Amino acid sequence: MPELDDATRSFILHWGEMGTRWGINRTVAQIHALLFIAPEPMNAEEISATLHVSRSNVSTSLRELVGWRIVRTVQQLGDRRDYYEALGDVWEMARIIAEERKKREFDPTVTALRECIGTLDEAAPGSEEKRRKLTEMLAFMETVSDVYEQLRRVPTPALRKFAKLGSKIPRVIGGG
Amino acid sequence: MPELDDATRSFILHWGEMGTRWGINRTVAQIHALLFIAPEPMNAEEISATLHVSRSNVSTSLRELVGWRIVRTVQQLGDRRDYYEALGDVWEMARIIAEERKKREFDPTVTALRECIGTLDEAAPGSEEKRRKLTEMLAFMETVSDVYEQLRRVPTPALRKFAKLGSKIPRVIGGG
DNA sequence: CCTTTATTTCGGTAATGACTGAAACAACAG
DNA sequence: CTGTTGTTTCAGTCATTACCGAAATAAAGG
Repeated sequence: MPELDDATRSFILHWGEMGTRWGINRTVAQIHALLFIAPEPMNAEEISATLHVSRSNVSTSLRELVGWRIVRTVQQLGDRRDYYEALGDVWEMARIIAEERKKREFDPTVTALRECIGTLDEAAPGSEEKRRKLTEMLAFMETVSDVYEQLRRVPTPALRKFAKLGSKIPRVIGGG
Repeated sequence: MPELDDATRSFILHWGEMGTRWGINRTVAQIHALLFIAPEPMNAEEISATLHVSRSNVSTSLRELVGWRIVRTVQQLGDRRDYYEALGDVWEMARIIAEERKKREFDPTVTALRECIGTLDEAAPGSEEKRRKLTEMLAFMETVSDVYEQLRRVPTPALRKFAKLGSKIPRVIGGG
């Protein structure tokens, strides 16, 4: 797939852009988009040629995507090169991304926050107020963490159904 | 508040770090942390002195925070400088951040995706498969968008209650 | 082994984004 | 109007991050 049609190129470009805004390297996001849309698994060389990105950059980016578990390697019979394919199921993909981001970026902050509160100097003036604020923030983040943990247990089909409830959602949530 | 105690400094630093990982400028996040923890509203000069960041940088960052509606200006009697304070309610804060991020980063991608699908060349080989994949992605993002829209309507106290359900959450979600 | 083919690592470079200080601007007081 | 105080804009600099190509490494096959 050395040549891309307009729609595909546009998708890859936009996906890359969205990536950067969410703190994800542009090239990494573009490669993911390419693999997602590609009809067949691709090897590094093909990706490099298609996106006009250096071979080494592709290597690093693929390693990252594999680390995130949204891209995996597959083998082709009679070819010892690695081929890469993106997770096809978008729900599964979202699950994994949420999982990874939480683990890498959310949890460490919660830990840090807890530590901050621990080292608060009681003697300092206004420390009461500070403790209150930090504790509130921590409580919020822990709550979010808990809710996430529960949602994680719900299988995708059930989530789908829930999502389809539309305007009934507030009632389900609110009504217990 | 020219001098910061250890816990506060640590909080500000960590908050800034978390910001960068989520695609938010480090200084912007640090200023937000400072204002969040500060017992009183602060003016730009004070922020500049406390964080050792240039006056102009503070100005730009504050403008951004105000644009996100998680910081607002307040006036001090007999002082024509602007004072800034962060939203104190963490739930409200989360709401607003979600709202803004969706508007700025999620919605445009949905729009782009829709456009991509529109410009897909039917004649091209394998376009069927591409359309299927892009449409699936679009459907997913629209679903997420819809769910968000519904959750937005649920008042914070109800959300709090829901969050407290703990392990009952899967049943509430799943059981309709 | 040696050769071929694929991948990764790494030092240097380019591009991007953040930051600063100076200058322009705005608002007010006298 | 003029001086003072506060804010914003902007051009240039600095720091960070992404990226490349070359060299090193790894994994076969002959």
